[in-house]
Amino acid sequence: MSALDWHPWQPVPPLPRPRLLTPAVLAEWIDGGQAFRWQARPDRSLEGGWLHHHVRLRLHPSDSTLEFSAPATTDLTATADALHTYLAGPPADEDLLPWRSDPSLAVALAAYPGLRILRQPFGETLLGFVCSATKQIPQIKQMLALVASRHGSHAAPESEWRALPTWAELASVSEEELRACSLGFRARHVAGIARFLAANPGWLTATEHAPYPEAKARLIELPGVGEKVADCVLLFGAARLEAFPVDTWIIKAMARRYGLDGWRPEQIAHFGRTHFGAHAGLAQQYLFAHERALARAARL
DNA sequence: GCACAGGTAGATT
DNA sequence: AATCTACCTGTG
Repeated sequence: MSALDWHPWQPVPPLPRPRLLTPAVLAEWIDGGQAFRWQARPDRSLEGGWLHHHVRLRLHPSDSTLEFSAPATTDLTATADALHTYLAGPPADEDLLPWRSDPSLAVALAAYPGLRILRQPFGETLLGFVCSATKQIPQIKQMLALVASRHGSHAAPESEWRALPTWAELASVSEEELRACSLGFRARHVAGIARFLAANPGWLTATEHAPYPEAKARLIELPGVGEKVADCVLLFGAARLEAFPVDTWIIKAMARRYGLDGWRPEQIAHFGRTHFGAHAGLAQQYLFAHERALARAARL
């Protein structure tokens, strides 16, 4: 058996609120800016992973159900289990969003029907979004690919997949080496966080499980982590649907759709949490995806 | 050449 | 408390 062999396509274990996805929704969900370790393949499948898990995802050619595969040497049962956690995400529900009374939200929901929030590993999500500051998604992916290839460990001896380094592993990577991975000024932040976490065992896990306001306040103590990054980490890496990350796209979307011109990010975040409610993070992801799609369409 | 990119932090007003 | 600026690097 070659190390390049993959298992036959398998159905992904049933997810909550099943829907038929389109390729565009699948791509936006998996590779639209929540996670940075996925790559589109020529056959329209997506290849990527998290921690030591390396998988491919596709929609079944005829019935559009979600399928996965993994390298032939991996245990499919364990992978399916981890994949289910990763994809099922928090119990987000569009019907808890005010789309009936909010035409702008309704349009965004209709643009990517079935878009979900991932449940990524907390530590990896923190690393990814600390690296995301003022970078475009392809560049963030490139930075993290370099960090993984140079400083991450193999999933298995024969595997091509390199996990991102854990924070414990990053503690022994110099800022210089991180700069060599094109992190720029983010290298200082990553190195600083790694040092802090090495000196404070248990801090990250306690933060992951703290109530949202406390978890966010703790994350913001870290160098390179402000409101936006903290909310991304809590939304995509800790299933906190009340987190409402406000980035440049959301600032644009809220100005255009809700008349919030000139509002400061924190005011927009407050508006988002009160207007969209307990699942505001889900609304954010739809608005983000829709606003970017409109910008792409305008460039063509 | 230069503005801008899923921001943050420290200085200045 | 609001606004300004430096911070790396790749892309258009």
